[in-house]
Amino acid sequence: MKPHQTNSLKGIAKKFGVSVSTVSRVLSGQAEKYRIGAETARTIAEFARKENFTPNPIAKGLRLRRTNTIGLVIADVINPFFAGIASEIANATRNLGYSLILSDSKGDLTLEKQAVELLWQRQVDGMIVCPASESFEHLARYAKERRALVLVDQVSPEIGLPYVTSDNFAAGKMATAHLLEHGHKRIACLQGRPTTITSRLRVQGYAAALAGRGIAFDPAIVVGDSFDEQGGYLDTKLLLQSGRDVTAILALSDPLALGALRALAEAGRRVPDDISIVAFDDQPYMAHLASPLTAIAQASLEMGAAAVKILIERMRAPDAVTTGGGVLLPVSLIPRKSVRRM
Amino acid sequence: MKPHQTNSLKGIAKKFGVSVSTVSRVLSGQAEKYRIGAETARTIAEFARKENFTPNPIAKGLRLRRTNTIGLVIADVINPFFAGIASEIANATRNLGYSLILSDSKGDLTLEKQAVELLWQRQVDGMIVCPASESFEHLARYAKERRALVLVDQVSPEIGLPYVTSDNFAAGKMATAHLLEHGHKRIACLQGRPTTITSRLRVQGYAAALAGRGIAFDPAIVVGDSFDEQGGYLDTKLLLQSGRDVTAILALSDPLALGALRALAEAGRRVPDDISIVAFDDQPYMAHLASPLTAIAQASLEMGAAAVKILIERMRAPDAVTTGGGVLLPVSLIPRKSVRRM
DNA sequence: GTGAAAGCGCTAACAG
DNA sequence: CTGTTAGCGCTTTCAC
Repeated sequence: MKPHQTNSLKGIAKKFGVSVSTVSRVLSGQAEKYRIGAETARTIAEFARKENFTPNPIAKGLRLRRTNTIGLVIADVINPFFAGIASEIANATRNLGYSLILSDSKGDLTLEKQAVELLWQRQVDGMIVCPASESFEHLARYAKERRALVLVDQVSPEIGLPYVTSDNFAAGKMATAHLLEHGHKRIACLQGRPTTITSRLRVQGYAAALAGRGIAFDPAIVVGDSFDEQGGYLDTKLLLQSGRDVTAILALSDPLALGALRALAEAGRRVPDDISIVAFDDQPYMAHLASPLTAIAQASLEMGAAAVKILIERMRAPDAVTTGGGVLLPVSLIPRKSVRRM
Repeated sequence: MKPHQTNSLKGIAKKFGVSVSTVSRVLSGQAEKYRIGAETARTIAEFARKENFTPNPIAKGLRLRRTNTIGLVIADVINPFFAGIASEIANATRNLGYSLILSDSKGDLTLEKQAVELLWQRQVDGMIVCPASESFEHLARYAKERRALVLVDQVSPEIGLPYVTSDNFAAGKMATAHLLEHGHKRIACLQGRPTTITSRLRVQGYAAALAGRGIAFDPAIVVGDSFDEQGGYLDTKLLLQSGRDVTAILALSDPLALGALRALAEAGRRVPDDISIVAFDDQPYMAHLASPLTAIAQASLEMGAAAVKILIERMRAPDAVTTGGGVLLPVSLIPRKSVRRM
């Protein structure tokens, strides 16, 4: 006598001499709703637990048009800031019973578009994306289609999609104000990629802080076009060679700050004695640097958590009006030893 | 006149007055195999491209029992080492046309088991896991079932599953030898979680290097039970207070090294003047620390790449004998300024 | 060269 | 209280 296959509802149904629907009902917790015999229900439920059986999610997804799956498109998982977001999103979604399909866009718009397309094709129930650039047009249509989609970090309030990001304007302003309060007047800014919203807003904050003190914005000392260490190194070197008399540097990313530190060291300039630094994206190691860096901390974990929260709301209320409202997370300045009082 | 639905084979078939099978054949590149009319084929293919149509992967998965999906269970994405692995795996799988389902086990065995279970249930075609601990029993059964599964980082050659990891024994030995060559004799080891294979092997390497010089292994200076910063801080503090006369510390993770640095700074001990350090897991910031840290670098990207390569092979040859062979990646020592010659 | 039909595993409307 | 049935969207065998 051959044992029944028990890897499907059908198999189990056969084994217990009931119909597929009965098994389906029991396993989806609808036993009492359909008033299935207590005995039958118990037997089946127990068996399923023992055998670790769960209805095939693929078949379920096909039937229900709901896959219990969430997509995440992230710019660069290897970057600690994004890793934090991803980590939190992974944990939050897991706790809610969703699986997470991850796609790393490498900060490339084309890859990002493809990833988003592919994820919808895969029928994810919802999606979180950390856009790579200022282009949101390819995402805007999903606002109209009322898809559950939330944007993180690089966002635009205008396209009608819910979002969560840091208050980048306030961050730029706060960092600059801190420098200003310490008597600095010539503050260079390593801006990262200027075609990103975050960079743009932080630079605006920087300009606003300057303006508040009646200091002219000097484009010659707002430099750079990438967020990486090499960029920070090169641009700082150039800055130094140009002979511009800056007394402080505001670095819009931590690799940028590291690069600046390298260029400074090579030039024999000490921090904070010769030059002060405020860096973006506080990292665990910053306290341990030769000159512990004063930094702006973003709440990356909260960012992930908030994104999931909003996404879930949207998924639960598919027909609610997509207000497109967003969350602006506060940032904080962690004072350490890289800013000298002039 | 209402437009045809074109989001399924059926819709397209209707639109062009052909059968579903014809459309399916065209879109799966089997047009010529079935000798479908060149004209028909072209029209359909073109339309699909224009409309960006792709056969529903869920339905396809159900039918084909193949989801074009790979699972990744990682211990902790927020850790740069794992982030590197994950990043590379994400890129490699994407390039091969697979989607990646990510699960973060937080280094917890129970979560890891659940994640693995869930992923198989979700019918992933293959899976990569970075085990959280020394327990591999729950994975061993998949070796017998001939599933496409490869282990990364914490691995065991014995369970018959293919794996890729660093040569942790050599790494521990190399780091210790470096210290020994600089005249150190009392070398403490911050071992991280001793119940992990990586820790165990590195400590064995450490012991072997010591033995090679005829130095006794002193369990009193091999301490710790976690890989994080706090652990490094506390254990270093204890070590210092215990009055054991160590001249060097081997830290088996970078947070551990950072913690040690903090404890050392508090105690007014300078690196490398008063005490030398070699750290595991070279990180970009290490060169910029007050005392740039000499470190052991693991090839985390290569690790991810190798894992994908092996996985793909296994997936392509489902009936090949699972040799369970593995890849042992070499590590390298990056000398900087944290080791003093005695 | 093309179509009809079965079936992957599941849920839910409908029928008792 | 339980079963029968249709159908989610797809691929593939078989038939013509």
